[in-house]
Amino acid sequence: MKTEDSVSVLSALESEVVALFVRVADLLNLPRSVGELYGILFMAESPMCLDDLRIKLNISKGSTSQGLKILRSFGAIRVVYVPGDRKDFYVAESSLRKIASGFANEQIQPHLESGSDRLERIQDLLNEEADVSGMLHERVERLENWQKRANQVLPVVLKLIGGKG
Amino acid sequence: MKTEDSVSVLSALESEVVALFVRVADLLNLPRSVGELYGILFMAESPMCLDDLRIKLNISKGSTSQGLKILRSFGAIRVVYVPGDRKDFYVAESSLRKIASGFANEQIQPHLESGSDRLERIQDLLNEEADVSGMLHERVERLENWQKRANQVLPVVLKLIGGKG
DNA sequence: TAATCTGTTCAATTTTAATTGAACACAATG
DNA sequence: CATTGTGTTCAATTAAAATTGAACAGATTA
Repeated sequence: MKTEDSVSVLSALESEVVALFVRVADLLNLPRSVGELYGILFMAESPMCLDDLRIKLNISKGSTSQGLKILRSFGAIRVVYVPGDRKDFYVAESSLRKIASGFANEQIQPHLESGSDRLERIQDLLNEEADVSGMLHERVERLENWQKRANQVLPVVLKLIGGKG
Repeated sequence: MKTEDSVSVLSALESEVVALFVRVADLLNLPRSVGELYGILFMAESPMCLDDLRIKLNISKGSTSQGLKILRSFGAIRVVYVPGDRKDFYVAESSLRKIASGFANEQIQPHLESGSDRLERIQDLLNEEADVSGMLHERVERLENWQKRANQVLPVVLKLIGGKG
């Protein structure tokens, strides 16, 4: 069967919701297409496949595939198996707790960890050097303090966000 | 007196700290130059002026001016008055509480507000339309719930981060 | 096995964001 | 008032990121 690349028309409602999630994506350093895809899935009445989304948003297959991969990577969407169809169908995950913790684990945690590594390296440099002023020692100590606090924030945010569902 | 654009050499320690803040800047959606500037000021033994920073980092005057403007905008740096010198001198603000709340107010809050506006528009659209499924009503309700939680997070994060100083 | 369907990958392209550098504004100085 | 010092602005440029589209891989079907 030939795929129909029919003209895409988003309802005013869909457009607004998509625009909202595009904004969020931007805030989270994610590509625009990720926000668009999630916005459509969030308002979808039923599971959608890659081609449904590609056509609806009028974006390329590559972008769609990449965007869905990112959304899957932190659990913002789920794959739904539709019997008798070879395609993968997707629905938006509706638990903010799951999305937020997925995002935290996949997108934030690695940064915090590489930050810790770098901070260790900084400590080493500080100890190697002989003539380091007390002021610099203080600064690096402060850096460690900040790092410690940053590490404390994430779990609390997740607990706060994930209250009920 | 002629300005000397001497060759910039960052110590290994400075380089590492700058690299750390460049990473943070990237995480926060700020230009690289902002991370570089803050990194240098954070480790500086004494207040520095625009030209000091420009030369040390080997970046343009425009970039330096822009970067300092951004850092000032959320209170990550302070202007220090040096008597007898016409230049502006800067030091890194050392209170994480102040920096975080400045950042929250200047960079995050506006997004949350425009999000609220858009959500109101979405509600209006939902009410205008006659044949909207119950499912869509639920989705928009969930959106409002998410927004509400997002608004609750910020103050808690600030309180948590700003513990002592 | 060939033909088709589905999704992924990645080099080339397009788009977006950051940086540069020269022109400018303003203040202070001679 | 002309000159110098300081910092800002913004159009042009450069650099970085996202998107495209065609080639590809694997899975299914005939």
